[in-house]
Amino acid sequence: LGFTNVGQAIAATPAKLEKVRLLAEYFSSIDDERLAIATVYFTGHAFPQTDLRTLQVGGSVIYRALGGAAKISDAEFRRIAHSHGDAGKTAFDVLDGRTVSEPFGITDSYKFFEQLQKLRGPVAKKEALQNRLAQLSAREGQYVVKILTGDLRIGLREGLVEEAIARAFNVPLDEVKEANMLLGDIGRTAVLAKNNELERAELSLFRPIKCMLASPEPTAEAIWKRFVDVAAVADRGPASATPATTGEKMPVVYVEDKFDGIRAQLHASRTRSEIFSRDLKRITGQFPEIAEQARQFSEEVILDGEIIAFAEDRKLTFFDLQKRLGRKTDALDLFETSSADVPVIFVAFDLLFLDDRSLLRTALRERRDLLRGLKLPPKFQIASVVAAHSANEIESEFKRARLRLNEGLMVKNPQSFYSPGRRGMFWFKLKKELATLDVVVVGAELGHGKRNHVLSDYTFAVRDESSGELLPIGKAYSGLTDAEIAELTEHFKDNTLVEHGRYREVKPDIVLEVAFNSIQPSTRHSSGLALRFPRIKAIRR
DNA sequence: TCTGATGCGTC
DNA sequence: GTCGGAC
DNA sequence: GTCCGACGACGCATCAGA
Repeated sequence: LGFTNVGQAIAATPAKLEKVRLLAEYFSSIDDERLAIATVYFTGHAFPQTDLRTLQVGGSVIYRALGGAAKISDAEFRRIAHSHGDAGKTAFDVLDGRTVSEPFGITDSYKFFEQLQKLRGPVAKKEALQNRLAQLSAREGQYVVKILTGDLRIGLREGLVEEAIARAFNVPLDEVKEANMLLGDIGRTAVLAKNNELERAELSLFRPIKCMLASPEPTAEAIWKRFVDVAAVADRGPASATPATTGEKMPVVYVEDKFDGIRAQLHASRTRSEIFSRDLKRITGQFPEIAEQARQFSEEVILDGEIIAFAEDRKLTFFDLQKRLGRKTDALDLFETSSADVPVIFVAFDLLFLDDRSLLRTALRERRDLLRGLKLPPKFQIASVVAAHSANEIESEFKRARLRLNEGLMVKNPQSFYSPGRRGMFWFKLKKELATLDVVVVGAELGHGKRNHVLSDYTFAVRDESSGELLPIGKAYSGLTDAEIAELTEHFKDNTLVEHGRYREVKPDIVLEVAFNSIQPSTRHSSGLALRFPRIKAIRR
């Protein structure tokens, strides 16, 4: 009961500080076991981040279970669901007054999620969920659904949960963030904070940490300006997060190609190796040949890098690499069929751990030197790095990176430490759109959550020159302001051809300029093509 | 036995 | 991945 | 500056039902 009440109170206020205060109050009122569960729930997950278990319960199973639990007709259910396109709200409306509520604590809920995870097949999962929902209050059912979908929609996620932990147990926020980065488990972090043991979280081999992220910038000039500004601040006083730059008049930046693969963190000793993905999932089994060779390192290492598709000195595309993602077949099978497989290599660009020594608080310049000193097994490469001294040099490196068929550039401060999980001002990425395309909107759909009552999701098409037909090529809303969405909503309501539930075909008279990074074959759109990373640049009038 | 729908995780 | 909005 | 939410594309695994 406590959990849902706190959730409702948090949802009711837009003020972040107030949300944090409410959450902190709740955290300090519960025991360790409940604390570990509740903190994870408030990040929108049933299980901790490093946990490999998945529930396999999505919208379809949830909606069928809700309908069954409330014993209402399909038509009535559809009417409620269509009225707000938000699974949590739908759950509340559907269950309200139609269930027999029995006591259900937060530890019961965790046991329930564990049972749900163990069941095989959507039919069994739907049955179990339906039976459970029938015994909950509508509010409890709503929060079970919110956690199952991963969408709390209370304006709070991991960042504010960290703040609440710091506040509840009167420990520095930085220490909480750091412990969470090292553990990848907000629940354990909270318990350590409560018991004043945050220092027990430390970097160690085979425990993945969050990776450092880069902030996007549109131009080389914008990136250069960032570094000039940082250097100016560092000259004036003692630097806080980075070592001082005294004696360097001209800022120097490190520039690397940005590879189009998947981010990977490799942990290796001579007896064991593991590969983790960007969100800390173990993906060793998907790249057994990399993992096997990693045991040839003569030191214990944690490498940060990118796994890319690569054959015969020729870089393949992300599209090729995707064929190897998401596989579950065991290592043996993969070797047997490897002739048909997409070959990959590990491109290392950072070194985080070397023979028992954490390098997180070592400057990038030195980490790079140590990385260069490693003897690499085959299928491993080191991303080459060059120093740049101006926006122009960054720009010309960008052009060279594109000639090498890479996505763009990473630009890094050589003095910076490695800050896990941060998208700070030390790493920047430079990518540019491939081109823009003028497309015409042929369909519009109601959004979710706060975009519930606006037509925020547009299907757009291009004209087939030979047949004259309009063929869909993608969807997008990203790039429009709320005001523009409101305006287009009005227009499309007045120009609807046919309604199909939340989706409607509209008169093809709005032309959008859509930017994208690449174009690829597709079976999802009848044009046979799709855009990668589509976003709306402008409304043509 | 095959196929389409669904869920998940990568960008 | 992208982007806009709120604090 | 940072966080959050609302969205795009793909391929693979799994399972229900044709």
